[in-house]
Amino acid sequence: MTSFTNNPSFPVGLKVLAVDHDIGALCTIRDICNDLCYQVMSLDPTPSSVMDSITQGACAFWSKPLDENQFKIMWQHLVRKALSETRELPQTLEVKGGKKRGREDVDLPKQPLPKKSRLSWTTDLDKLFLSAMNQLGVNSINATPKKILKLMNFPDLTTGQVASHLQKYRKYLKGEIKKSKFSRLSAFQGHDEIPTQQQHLTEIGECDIFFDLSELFPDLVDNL
DNA sequence: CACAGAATAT
DNA sequence: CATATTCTGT
Repeated sequence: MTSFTNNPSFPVGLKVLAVDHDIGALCTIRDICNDLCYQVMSLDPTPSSVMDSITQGACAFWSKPLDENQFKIMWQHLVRKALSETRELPQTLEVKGGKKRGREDVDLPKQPLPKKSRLSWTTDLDKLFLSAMNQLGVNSINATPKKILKLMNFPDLTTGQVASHLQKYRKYLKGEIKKSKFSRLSAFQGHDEIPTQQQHLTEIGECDIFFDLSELFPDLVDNL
């Protein structure tokens, strides 16, 4: 029944988020998962949580009726992800169907193998980035890739990746400056509210990107 | 030689 | 476009 968990690569206790409107179904899923050494994290049934899950890295969405085999191979998603993120095979993940004494080998679908997927800047990652930026000073010469990286303290993130993101971020800010030069800035000049440092913080779109106009002012002058 | 930042490349 | 990689100057 659960001999596949004998595979040394199987991540016992792998956490699983279960979503379903039917409480009974959820309990069934939980029971099956528990039997198969998966650990169910949550029974949150709201649709929005589904989207959140996908956004935050869920790699599969199952619809009923569920097949037990789906559960059995679900850990392979992890292996596949690990393979795509690290160029070499992780020692801990023995994927090639070695003839390991009578164990039930689970063949992974052939994948072009060591193809490293590129980093995706999720909202969470971006929050880390922006937090670091705000600490260093958005316009400060201290806001350098290495320092940002250290502040972010995110596993396996490289300075190159931060540098690339930083380049995009600055380009983006430049665009915003030109806008605020005519809209928000001019509004400030003529009128009542002389914002404080905090009130200068301007929200941009959905990304919760903040910047401090007072810090950006030098550039404003230059670009005028 | 390390690094940041701009310029390209994918 | 978003990210990655290479090029350049410090």
